[in-house]
Amino acid sequence: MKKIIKDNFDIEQIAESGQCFRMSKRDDGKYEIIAADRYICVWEEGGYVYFDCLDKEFEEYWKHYFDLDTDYQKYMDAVDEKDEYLSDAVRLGNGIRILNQELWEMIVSFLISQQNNITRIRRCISNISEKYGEEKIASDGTKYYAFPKAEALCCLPEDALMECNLGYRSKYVVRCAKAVANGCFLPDELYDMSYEEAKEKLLELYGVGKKVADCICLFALHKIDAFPIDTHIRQVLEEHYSEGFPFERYKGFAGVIQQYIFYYELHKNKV
DNA sequence: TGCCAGGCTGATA
DNA sequence: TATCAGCCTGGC
Repeated sequence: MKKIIKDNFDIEQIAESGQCFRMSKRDDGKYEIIAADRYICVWEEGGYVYFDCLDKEFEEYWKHYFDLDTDYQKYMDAVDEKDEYLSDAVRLGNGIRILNQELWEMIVSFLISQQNNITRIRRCISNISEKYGEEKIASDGTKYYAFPKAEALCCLPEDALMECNLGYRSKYVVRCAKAVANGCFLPDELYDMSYEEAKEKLLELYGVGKKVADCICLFALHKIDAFPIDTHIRQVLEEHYSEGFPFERYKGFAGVIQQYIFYYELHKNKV
């Protein structure tokens, strides 16, 4: 069990920021997270955050996954005080972090996310994991399914994943799995590239457009310069920044700012 | 019942 | 280069 002081970290905000589709709240208020082939339970109590894993696993994997070595206060402090909209957004989402998620899993997840809603995205991912992923048992006895590797999907007919409710996105996932499994596309090379290079490379994948590429850059490659523009963000830019969003001010971490905005748009009316 | 959602592809002009 | 229809499906 690992216990840390809750400092600019809010597991509920992270879960609801929409960057991870395999993070769910249990009836007891604790959060279960499945990442690639790993499972962890996380909860908050009395100003502390608890991670149900051994210290070694925490240091080697989860600390990086939750980006706990990064000081997010500096990003929040950089927000223009005169920008009321962004100041409110940061105030509401001050526990958000940009996760370091597994690359292949993010490629597939954001292929599925297009023209889709969160409930259905979660179900699609759960379906393909149960059908094509490896069954695992966590240390506390919880059964879960690892995310299927590209090799498990590459030989399927292009419409096979329609059974898992992917709809027309089925062929996108199968073709990408083929490209990865046969070595035509080497995901690991993306880590050493700049944001622009990685995005360009990702656009070569069938079914990956600008928005999906930006999401993969941000949530898997941790290129925090990436600023995914979806319909929500586009509306915000049109409504609050008609004369242009100050990208120059937030150069180098615009993606973090994008997450504050995205979370704010989904939750500002709930508080 | 019909619209639309966290887009993308491919055809057409 | 820009525009637009079509695509799966389920919640509202």
